[in-house]
Amino acid sequence: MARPRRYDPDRRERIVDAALRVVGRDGIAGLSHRTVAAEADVPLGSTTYHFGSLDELLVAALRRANATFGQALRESPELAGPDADLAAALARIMGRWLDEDRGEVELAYELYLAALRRPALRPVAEEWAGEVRAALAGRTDLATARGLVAMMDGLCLMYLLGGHRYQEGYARAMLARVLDEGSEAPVVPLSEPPTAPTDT
Amino acid sequence: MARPRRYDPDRRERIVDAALRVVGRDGIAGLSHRTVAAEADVPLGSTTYHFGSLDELLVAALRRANATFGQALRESPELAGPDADLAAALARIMGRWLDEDRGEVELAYELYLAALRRPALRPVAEEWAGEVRAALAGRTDLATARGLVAMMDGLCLMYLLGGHRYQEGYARAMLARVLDEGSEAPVVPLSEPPTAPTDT
Amino acid sequence: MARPRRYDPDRRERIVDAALRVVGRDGIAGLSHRTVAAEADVPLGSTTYHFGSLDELLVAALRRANATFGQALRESPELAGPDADLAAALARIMGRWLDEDRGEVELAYELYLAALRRPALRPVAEEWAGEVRAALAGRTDLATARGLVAMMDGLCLMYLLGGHRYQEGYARAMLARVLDEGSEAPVVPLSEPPTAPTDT
Amino acid sequence: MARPRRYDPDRRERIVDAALRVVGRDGIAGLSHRTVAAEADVPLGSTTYHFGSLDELLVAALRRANATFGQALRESPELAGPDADLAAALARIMGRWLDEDRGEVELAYELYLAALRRPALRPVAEEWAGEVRAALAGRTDLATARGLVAMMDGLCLMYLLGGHRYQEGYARAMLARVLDEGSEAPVVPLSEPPTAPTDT
DNA sequence: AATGAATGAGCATTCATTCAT
DNA sequence: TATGAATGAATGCTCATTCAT
Repeated sequence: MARPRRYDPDRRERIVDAALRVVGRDGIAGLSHRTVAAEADVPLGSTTYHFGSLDELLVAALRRANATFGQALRESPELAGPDADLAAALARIMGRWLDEDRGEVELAYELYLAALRRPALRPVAEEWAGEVRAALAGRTDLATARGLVAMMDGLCLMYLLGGHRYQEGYARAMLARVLDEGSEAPVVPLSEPPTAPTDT
Repeated sequence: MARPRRYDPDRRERIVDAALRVVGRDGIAGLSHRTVAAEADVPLGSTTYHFGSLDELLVAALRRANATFGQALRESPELAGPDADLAAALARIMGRWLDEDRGEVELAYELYLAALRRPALRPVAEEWAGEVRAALAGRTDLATARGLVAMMDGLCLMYLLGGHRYQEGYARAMLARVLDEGSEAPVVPLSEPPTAPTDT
Repeated sequence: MARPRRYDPDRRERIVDAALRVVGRDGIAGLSHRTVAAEADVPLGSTTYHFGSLDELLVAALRRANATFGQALRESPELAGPDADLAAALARIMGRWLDEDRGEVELAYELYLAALRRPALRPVAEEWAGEVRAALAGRTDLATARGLVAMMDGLCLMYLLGGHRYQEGYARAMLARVLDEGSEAPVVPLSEPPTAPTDT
Repeated sequence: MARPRRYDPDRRERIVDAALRVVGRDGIAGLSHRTVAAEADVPLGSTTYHFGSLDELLVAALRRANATFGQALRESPELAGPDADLAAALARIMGRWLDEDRGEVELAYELYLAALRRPALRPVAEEWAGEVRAALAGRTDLATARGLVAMMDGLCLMYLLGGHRYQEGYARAMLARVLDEGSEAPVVPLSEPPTAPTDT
């Protein structure tokens, strides 16, 4: 309504914010130049001016979401103590996450979905897993860290899709099994994936 | 091309087949009445006649895919021997699957993730997990079976999205950890999820 | 659901009833073979079998509505006494009608609308006005009866469309003016309109 | 035909004009994005760009029609003289209107009646009645003005729907009765209806 | 006599993108 | 630089009617 806003720095940022809100509310399928322009209260042309394509805008939005989440994860109190029970800590974090920010979790896994078919999003999805691994750095070896990420992803999907309530005890038990290096040694020391160039 | 086909039983089946091909090729986002009508070589109106909505058609197609996959899994030779090494068997099956039918795997996980936003797909996604659990029935307890499914899902996503090659040894090791009941007992005996009525 | 109903007399009647319900609920625009078939719980083909076209079905439904309303009008207690105050009686009937059967009133005037553009409905609309005139027969001359009908139509539209509450006193006053033959004699004794052949 | 017309001011106006022609010719039911685009010789997308919905376009078109008619009414010579015979003047205007612009009259009443089911049209219908009342302002009290409008509406519908020729003498007589305040005083001084905000 | 299948036309609407200003 | 207008393709879906059974 307050239309005449010709000089507007951080308009770009506001568009990204709006895109994130739209995607969180309606899913990636709900993102369009129109919806984001309306949400950001900017003219339609402004979105195409600042972002060459929808994918470009989506990548920017998801990257911002990743950063926010990664920071929250790294700063979570459960991971602070150096000798914390890692399985218990992750199980508690997952529980809080599923409980409090379900929309955010859905967004994260919807990103996974989109990345399956849209190569431009692959690097962002990869960064996502990287955030988690980074938070585990030093607490366990890389192979185990990957296993933990896989288990967390699998459990999250199970809880997001099934009708169950989250059961922290169960999650802790499963993560603990993955952590138990004695049972079977990690056979292959995985190298980091080839980080593709990120934009478009 | 062969247009004058007024009498055509199993037209419905042919539409489902075509939908499955379209989704396998272009993803769920590529499915539309028009694309499926073209693929099945039927008039547009025919697809809307047989399926009241796209979701209905999609569910039918995915249900078919589930059944096919479930059968293949249950009949896979690796799971035949009663005392087989379960971790190794699953790792091999995953490998073969990722190698030979990558499109099918992508489809499966796209279904998983699409169900996040489209409630109509939830029951189908749930059936999907059920197929895997059914294949593991009797080989391990339910809690562990769920853990295995979660780990397999997580690993598949990792391989589908990242740039890695599949490493069977690594997968076997991680699955073996999940199987190692000694490390930590399954705390919560999970009940079956509320299985929604299946046919729409 | 109770599908196998091959022998079903008065199916035709049930279809007409269903059509009337549909039109009353969703308007004439909401009437289609599909909606009426669903409402009547009969197969789609049944509606086209019993009625050659939608117009034919619509005419049958509206004719039934007319008859019902006409009977109610003729039997209304306000018109029973031979020396009743006609203006007051009509005003009260209108009020009750607008109050209790607003849907029915809307239906009646929607018929007017449709008849403007669909000649097949003209005779039915004419019958409608005829019902009212018949109820007034003997109470006043034909010219005045027509004037009363016109005033009632105009007032009904005013109340249906405007935001006003119905004001019986005002309606009575206006109808009384129309009845006051002293003020200006009806100049032209109107003949009955040429009743067109009714079907199609 | 003259396709390459990228710069085209008053495109919006031309679309409204075309819509009015379409509605006048085929009725409100005949209005669609396609018909109006064809009539205006603009691409289909142009109509949806300028008007968010068909209702919005319809309202714009009808509003234009209202304004045109209101002006004609206010400027009609029959109403010019301050002490003119109001009943005779209105009867003559009605006659001319029904004779010369039958399409326009049909449109006006189709609007009235369409508003029954489409709330978006209600304010426009209300404005329509307001135009007539405005033309009578100062010539009679408000209650009588409303009665005149009701009678005119009822008579118009009668003539539009029935097979009669318009009979000016009869109309004059009936309107004169409504005007005859002596017969029964207007009981209720009607307030103006809640005039909805007009521009969408 | 009755009906499910079929169909081609049509519908409102959304869309990413281009372009003239 | 910024943006409203423009556009052609595509979307899901409804429809009256026809037709083979």
